[in-house]
Amino acid sequence: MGGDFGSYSAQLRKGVIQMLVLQVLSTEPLYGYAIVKRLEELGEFVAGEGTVYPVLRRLEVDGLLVSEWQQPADGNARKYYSVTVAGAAFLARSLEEWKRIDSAVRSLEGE
Amino acid sequence: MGGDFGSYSAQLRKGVIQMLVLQVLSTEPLYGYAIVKRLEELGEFVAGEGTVYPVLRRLEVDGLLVSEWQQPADGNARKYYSVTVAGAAFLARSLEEWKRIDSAVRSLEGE
DNA sequence: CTAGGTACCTCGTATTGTATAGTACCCTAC
DNA sequence: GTAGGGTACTATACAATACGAGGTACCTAG
Repeated sequence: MGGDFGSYSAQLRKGVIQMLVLQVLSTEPLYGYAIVKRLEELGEFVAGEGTVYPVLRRLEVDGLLVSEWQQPADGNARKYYSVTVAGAAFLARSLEEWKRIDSAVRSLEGE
Repeated sequence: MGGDFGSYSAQLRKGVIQMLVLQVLSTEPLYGYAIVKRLEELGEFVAGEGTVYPVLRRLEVDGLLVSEWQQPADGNARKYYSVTVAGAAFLARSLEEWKRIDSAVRSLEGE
């Protein structure tokens, strides 16, 4: 490592991407490509396709998301994802855990 | 996974432990065992010896910490760790990154 | 017909958290 | 004097994830 902050930043994001994807989808169902674009707009928080698509698959396998193919009049077929009841519960627990960790981090600041 | 929140929680902590260790040490030099105890008191944020010692080693290899053996009058030898200049800079960048991610997480909440 | 945007998927690699087990020292109590 | 518990560090093996890079296919604009 040394000056390579990028690889550390990746570690800091572990698990967060899943939470963000669930959060984005809890507002409205979206398809993978749109989620990637959405996350890109979300501050400097970037998560490419190579990150998002595997996450979507895992979340679906775990029963936290369900997917549905839709064919628009023109353009490529889109796979829309929606949050399940289990997914919503999981998101709530994740946010609690996140805040707990955050309070631990901030409690040490400027000590 | 499924109901196994523990393994997810572990992912959410990736990278955070390093940041917390650096934060704790930026106040005063401490030895490994004391750091473990300190983190245990820090809310419900638990990181056992099996987690902390490898982290200390990695941080030292990366030049973010330096260690020094000290032999107390009674008891076991203790390895004290201090934050280097590079470590302090690294900690600062980590905190920035942490806050950036946190703002992304919170900005989506209750949308 | 070529370029570029849309939309999806997969593979390989590197990094890290954690349990488990092992070593060794000291002190107290019985 | 010895059994137990607390202190203190180390090594090994495993599972999970982020990300880049590469691949397929469709549509529109010039």
